[in-house]
Amino acid sequence: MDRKEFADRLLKTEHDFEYYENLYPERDLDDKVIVTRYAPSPTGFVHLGALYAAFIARKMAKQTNGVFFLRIEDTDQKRSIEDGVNKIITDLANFDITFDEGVTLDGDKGNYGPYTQSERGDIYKAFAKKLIAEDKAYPCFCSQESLQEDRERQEKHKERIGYYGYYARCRNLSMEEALEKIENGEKYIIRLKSKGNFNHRFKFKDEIKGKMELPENDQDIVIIKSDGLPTYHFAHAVDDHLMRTTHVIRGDEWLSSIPVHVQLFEYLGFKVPKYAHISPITIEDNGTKRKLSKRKDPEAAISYYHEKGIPNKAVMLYLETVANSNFEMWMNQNKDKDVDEFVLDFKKMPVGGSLFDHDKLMNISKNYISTLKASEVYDMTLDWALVYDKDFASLLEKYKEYSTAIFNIEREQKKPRKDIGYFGDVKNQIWYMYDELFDPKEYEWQKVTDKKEIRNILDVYLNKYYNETDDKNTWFDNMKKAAVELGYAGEMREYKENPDNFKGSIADFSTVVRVSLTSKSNTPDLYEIMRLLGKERMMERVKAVI
RNA sequence: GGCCUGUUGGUCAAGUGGUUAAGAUGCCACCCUCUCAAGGUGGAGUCACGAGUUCAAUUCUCGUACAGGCUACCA
Repeated sequence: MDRKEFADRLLKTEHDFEYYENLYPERDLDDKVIVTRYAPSPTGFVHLGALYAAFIARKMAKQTNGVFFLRIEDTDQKRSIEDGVNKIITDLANFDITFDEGVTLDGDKGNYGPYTQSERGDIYKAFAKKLIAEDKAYPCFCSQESLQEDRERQEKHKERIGYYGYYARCRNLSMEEALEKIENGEKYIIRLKSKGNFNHRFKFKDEIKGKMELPENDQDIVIIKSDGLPTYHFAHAVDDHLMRTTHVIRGDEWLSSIPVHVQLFEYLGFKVPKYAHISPITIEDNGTKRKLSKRKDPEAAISYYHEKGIPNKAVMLYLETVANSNFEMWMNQNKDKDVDEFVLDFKKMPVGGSLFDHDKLMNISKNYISTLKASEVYDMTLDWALVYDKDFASLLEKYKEYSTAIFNIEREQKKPRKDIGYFGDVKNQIWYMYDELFDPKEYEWQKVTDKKEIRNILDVYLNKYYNETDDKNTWFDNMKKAAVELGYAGEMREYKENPDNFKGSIADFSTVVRVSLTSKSNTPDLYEIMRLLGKERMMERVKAVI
């Protein structure tokens, strides 16, 4: 019996590997063009780190007019959830992560599919057969129990753990012995027959991490599991070869699998792609850094940002600064340019992990929101409120013009207000502008607290000096006049020079008006607020104070 | 345990065999100002440690410590 026959007995396939090699020809692309992918398990959950990796991969491909495709890695059924793929696609689309090729909401797109691993069983088996025929792979009949025993023994003797050398028992089975076991109904998997030597090192260059030396792989790793599906390692090699991936961009937890992956590509006769291993986004936990964890850290889920009302765009800008820290500087120097013009560089990506910086995200978000038009802020706040604060949403809908005008205070100008960091905070900032919400528990009186004095200020100012039709300068001049009439300094300078000559300053005076109308000592421009409230509502609020 | 990777202000980081070691963010102060938010100016704060190479080391080499990742028929 020759090994080819042996391989046929072990794995049944419709086609052989040559068929598939021909089916997926090399892409006719320039050398510098990047073909890459995002390859999640269909868990339906998009981790911030995954979004980060997907963003980098997409941008790197786009920059070279390359190809970015989506492949679903569902070889482990335990990780799949219903509708998980669609969730991932729509979640990513919300962050402008779209694909040129691969799995879509309406099935596969592109000539290198299927793009879902569970639909590629025949392909993996065809290539596994090739390895078996070339004596580079073999069936293994070891039980989970005996593997476990080996591991315990290895641990006890302080040996390296794994299926290699002496412990790789099934690698020495003859074809006849193997077939006999199969006829007896013994279960088997397929393992790689590694000729690597752990004491030999080979040089490897990662696009991000740079040059390094790694030991050769000497483990007979599993390539086909007992369910007939490939392991990640084997599927990676076969898929990224047949899909003609030029750059494998993924998290750096894979870095230590490089010896296995390089070996797999070589044994299969494939050209090894370039690798870019992205360092993780970490978080501080009890004084140590660790990767953002889906279970422990709410920030790990992209839904977190949605809930808070942090714009997706701001999250992306933040991720881009993490990816290439010079991006921020570039943005400040090129305010008129589209951020897509910035060129990402593997070499500038962080090599260690980056701590998730909430302050920085907020700052970026605040700056981003400040560049939006009032109507955009209105739309985005409403979108948020529709999901997370229905009452507020109905107010926004009821008073659309009015609300937009509120958002327009000190906006749409050279140096716009920067007070909104996330839409979840908007209500806290402007609630007092809505009569339905205006029900102050306390007034934040500052210097002037005497009720009589307050009453006097309001009476004189509103009845004698306030005109609804005044422009801003006149309005302020009139307020100053009222202040002076009642013994307050009209100019801050005057007051600072001789504080004893006055009851207070124009600031103290205006604060009385501000607090009376809003209950808050800190608000945006008082003139705008008074204009928006209108005299009638102002008088009503004043009545409540007096 | 083994293998890999990393360590520059609180955080994100640029950078170099000789620099006053960028910048951002955060913090503090002051200025501006009707209060905020901004904006402006200034300030505090850093090359993990120990050897070696060198006239000179944050930078190169080795070691130590610490941190992270991997070490599955999971990805």
